[in-house]
Amino acid sequence: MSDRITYSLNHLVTAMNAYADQVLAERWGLTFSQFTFLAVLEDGQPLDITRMAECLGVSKAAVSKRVPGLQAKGYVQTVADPANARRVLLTLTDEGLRLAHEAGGLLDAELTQLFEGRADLDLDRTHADVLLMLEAVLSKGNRS
Amino acid sequence: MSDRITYSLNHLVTAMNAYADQVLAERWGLTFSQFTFLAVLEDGQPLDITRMAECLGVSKAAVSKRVPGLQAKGYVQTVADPANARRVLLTLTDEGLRLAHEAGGLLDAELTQLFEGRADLDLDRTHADVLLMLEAVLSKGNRS
DNA sequence: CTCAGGATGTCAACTGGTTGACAGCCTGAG
DNA sequence: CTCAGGCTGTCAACCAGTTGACATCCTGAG
Repeated sequence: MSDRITYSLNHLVTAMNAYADQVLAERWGLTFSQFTFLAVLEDGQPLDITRMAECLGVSKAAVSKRVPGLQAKGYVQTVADPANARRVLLTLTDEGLRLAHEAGGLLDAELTQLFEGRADLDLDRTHADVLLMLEAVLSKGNRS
Repeated sequence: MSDRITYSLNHLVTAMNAYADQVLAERWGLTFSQFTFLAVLEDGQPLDITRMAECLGVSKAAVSKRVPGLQAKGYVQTVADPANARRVLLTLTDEGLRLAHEAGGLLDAELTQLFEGRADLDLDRTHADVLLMLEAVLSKGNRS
């Protein structure tokens, strides 16, 4: 197997997402993407469908289709925007907020625990590198 | 937006894959996942459906469904395994091999060009970090 | 006032994945 | 020899995205 950094990165995020998925599933019956939905909402509340889609990196239609499910689970509410009858504003219920907060905390804890005791790993440095790479890719992609 | 390293990583691979996708599309009308299929085959030829699925990190059914398309495009061939009538062996056609090689080269070139002149970025170091993280996640995930 | 055009959310059709069931082939314990 | 059980690939049904078309609402130039 070739060891392009592209592949390593893909493997890493796949593994991390799978791990998060597993933690969330066995403790709250939650999907990672469901959690992400709640977490994004937690620090952007309220968000309309369009901005939610941008934050999740997904189409508006996808968000639109997921809302009823999250609503049924009691995590998310929709409220009308008095200034625009077409706009749908999403907010967390108390339950959703509690869940997002709790699950977020657990995931953070799991993450730090995952890498602690690894003297050879400097997470902050790596994070900085990742951000630099991201910046490079985005700037290149946009200008062509 | 919270800046968990998880999110940064997800953004980075999304952006890199999108970039690769764009390069491949405009030059060969190829999808990134199609290219990956060919690239995996290139350095593992021949592979049966099951092993291909493992290499791609995807189900056997998914591979099974993609083969006819790649065959129709003339990139992939199926040959029978004389030792097992059920097994389907995948190989690249000459065209497929040429394409995998050429596209792989271009992508590598694009990648290095993308990050060259960035004195603040040490790709090898970052790659090593990524591999270490991957190892940590996998070992944790497996033993629980 | 008004209406052309931009936002906004939803729908239908499609795509590419997943799972579970299954049929065909192969192997080894007996 | 033989047959129970493990591989192997495929199928049907489903799931969560995407795109493009659309109806509705809002806004601003005239």
